[in-house]
Amino acid sequence: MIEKRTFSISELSNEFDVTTRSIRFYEDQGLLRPARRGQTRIFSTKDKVRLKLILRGKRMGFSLAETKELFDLWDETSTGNEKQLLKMLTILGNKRAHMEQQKSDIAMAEMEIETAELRCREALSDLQKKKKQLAPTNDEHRSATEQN
Amino acid sequence: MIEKRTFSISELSNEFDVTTRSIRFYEDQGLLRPARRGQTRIFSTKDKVRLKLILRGKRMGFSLAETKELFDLWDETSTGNEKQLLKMLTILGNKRAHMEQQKSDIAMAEMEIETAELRCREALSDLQKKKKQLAPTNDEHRSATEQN
DNA sequence: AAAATACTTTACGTTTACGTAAACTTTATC
DNA sequence: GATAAAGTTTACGTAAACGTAAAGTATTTT
Repeated sequence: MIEKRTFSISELSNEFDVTTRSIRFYEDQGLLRPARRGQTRIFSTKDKVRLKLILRGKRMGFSLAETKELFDLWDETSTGNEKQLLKMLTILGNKRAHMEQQKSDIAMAEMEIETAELRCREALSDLQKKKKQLAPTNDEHRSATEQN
Repeated sequence: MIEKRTFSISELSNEFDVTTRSIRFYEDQGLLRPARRGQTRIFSTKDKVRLKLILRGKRMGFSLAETKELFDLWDETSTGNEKQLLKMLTILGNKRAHMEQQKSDIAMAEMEIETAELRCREALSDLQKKKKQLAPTNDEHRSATEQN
């Protein structure tokens, strides 16, 4: 049960449901640095983690440039001086603020979705009532909990 | 204290920190339908709400097309038949799933930010220690809680 | 070794979401 | 009534994030 250490481009492509074109593009933009055997790319687990972070970043609305900035900064930071570290901390703080904004956006959107669903269900049950009034002998056997 | 009923394009531009170009573009794409006095656009509170929703959608990673789809569907739904209502409900369900994914993304990202911050602070305090060792007579008066 | 499969580079094309500039009209201000 | 300020349309430009096609190399399968 030893974890596999390296991956081909198509393995990652399948696992994360992203095209090989995209992966190569991410490398092109400096977000990934796979090793090579001859010309062929060989991805380490570190690359895999980075790819996962890239995709998560995208889902959260970060651009590739922003994600790269974070990657680069983190790489520098490991060997970094005080200034680098402080800069990293402020950037992390900004990201945190960004995420707080997103959380509140999501909370509001969820509330709106709930009220929208409620309105939909009400409208539906209104329609059902009308149906019964217009054709009371019809549909009498249909259960109230019936699914679509 | 009666709420203002209409807004100019620049008022909205200032309030939401978005260019007039963008607002006109949103109209062009069918996301806004301001009234006109002559040529001049006059935005109602309903338009204002829509603009707010557009921008929130953007922060949440929705494209303008997706947001428009939702708007259109909601407009149809108000006068809608059963099929429309059911379709709306499934779309709302999808959006909800999307947001769940985002929430988990955010939670994970927050955890990573926290560990990153911890690592930064540790690296910083390591640097401070080194400084003291190299120059123990120096900086002796600097407080531990000093800010950047 | 022939064929199929996977991978590579190069390069042009496409969509989204605006920016920017030009030239014009309408409205407010002095 | 001139002039500035705000608004308008039209239209071309651009950056990001890939898609797609061409044409070649490397590897595996038969």
